[in-house]
Amino acid sequence: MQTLLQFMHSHPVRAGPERNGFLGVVAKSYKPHSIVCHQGDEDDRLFIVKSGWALLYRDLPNGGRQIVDTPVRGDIVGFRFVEGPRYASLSAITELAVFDVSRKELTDAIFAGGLLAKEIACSLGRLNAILAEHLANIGRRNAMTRTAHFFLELEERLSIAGMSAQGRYDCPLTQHDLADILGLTAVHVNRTLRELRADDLLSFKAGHVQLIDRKKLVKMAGFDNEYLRYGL
Amino acid sequence: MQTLLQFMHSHPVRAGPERNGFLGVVAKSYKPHSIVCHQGDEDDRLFIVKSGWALLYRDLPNGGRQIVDTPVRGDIVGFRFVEGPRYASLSAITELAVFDVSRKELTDAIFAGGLLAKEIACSLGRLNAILAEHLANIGRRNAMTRTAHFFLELEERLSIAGMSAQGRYDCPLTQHDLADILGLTAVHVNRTLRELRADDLLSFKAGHVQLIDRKKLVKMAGFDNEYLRYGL
DNA sequence: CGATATGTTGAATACGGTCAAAAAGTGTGG
DNA sequence: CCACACTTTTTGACCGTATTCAACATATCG
Repeated sequence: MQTLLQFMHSHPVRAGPERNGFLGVVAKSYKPHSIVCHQGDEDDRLFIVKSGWALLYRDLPNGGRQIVDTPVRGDIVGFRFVEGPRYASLSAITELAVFDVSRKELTDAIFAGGLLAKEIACSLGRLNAILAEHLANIGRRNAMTRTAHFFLELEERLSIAGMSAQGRYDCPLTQHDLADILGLTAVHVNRTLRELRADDLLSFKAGHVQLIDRKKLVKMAGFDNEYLRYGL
Repeated sequence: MQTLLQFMHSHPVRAGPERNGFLGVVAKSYKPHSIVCHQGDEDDRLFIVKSGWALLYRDLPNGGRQIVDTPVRGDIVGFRFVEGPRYASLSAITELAVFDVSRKELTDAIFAGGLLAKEIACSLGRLNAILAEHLANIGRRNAMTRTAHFFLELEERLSIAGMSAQGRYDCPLTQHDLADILGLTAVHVNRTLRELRADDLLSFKAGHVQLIDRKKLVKMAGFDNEYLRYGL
């Protein structure tokens, strides 16, 4: 499913700053805690994640922040079809490697069809489903089940990217990040994590997640991984 | 932007039940309060809304429901790239006219490229942005501003479809529907609407919305319509 | 007209937020 | 290696928004 990355790798890409070759792609790398692009920018680029952790988020006028997605290896970030100000910001949490793609050239490539058009459409459909499930999560689950659902989704996505095994994976998010993902406060996230740990369901300590009782978690969160594979 | 509909109209479509001609498209019509397709179905179709109101929603194991989108004229509903069980249900609120499209034939058409591939990618990108903004809305706004934001978004989308003018439009949603859109309870939606009316901000009565003080609404909700035109 | 869905209101409750302070962890430079 | 600054985590007390439960009013529709 993450053939988008394979596709990129199988085409000529220049590592330097010159924007030429296939799709005007440039391989780039960002330092931890740096901002890749900012909401409102008009740079007309988009990204495909090669490795590392990133946050796609939206800053709200009232000072709040909503994290929209935590893209993983192979995910396309910031796709749009037309020129215009960027809707969301992307920040690197860890060292982050991406393909930096020209929006215009990519949309032209979609017009040309072929495997690339397929991969893009597939990714976009999948992202739609993920965002829809996030909506259901925030809108209709309480703090416990909401948090559980998030870590289950994360495990599934990381597994596909080969970054999780036996219900264990590294996760460099802070509790504050988590709060902005889940629509809670950092304080309440802390209490919720404590409770999940106390109930022997999952532990999140020092950047490491362990799903202790995956079965119970799946049941209480009503987690159904199908949306991650398909689309709306 | 809603050239997808124009595109469909400019190609041969049969009105009868036979699935043939361009993309295997069939024009269909649904009665008010009927269910167009149900979460879990494996029918491998998708829809493009021609007219009428519909709800795209997800039923949760705990009995809850989260409405993911209220598609309007020209919107594509239920897109996915691969076969598999449907993620969400679609129900008609009013009489609903749609193009019923074969998923397989549509994805093949994307492979072929051209204007259609562009329109699909554009629609998907736009839906991504809409869902992301819904996330921010539910996750980081209180009942008042959340409700205000929804009605502002709806006005904007209906305007584009020519179904709203001077801050007035018809909206057949019940307060219960509204609750499932906004991640609130019907009771609280009722109180919130009362307050919005009392403050001379907006009124929602008998299926009719009036944005009384649009300027104030935009300010308090931090509404920025740009996401509706572009993508993430 | 009666049945059912939708809207409205009140009172009590609970879940998560706010404020504040301290503890633990992390990184930097002297 | 330690001192210092800063971020992140943790906990307590209190508060407020939204939920729950229940009753009644009002539309809507066959």
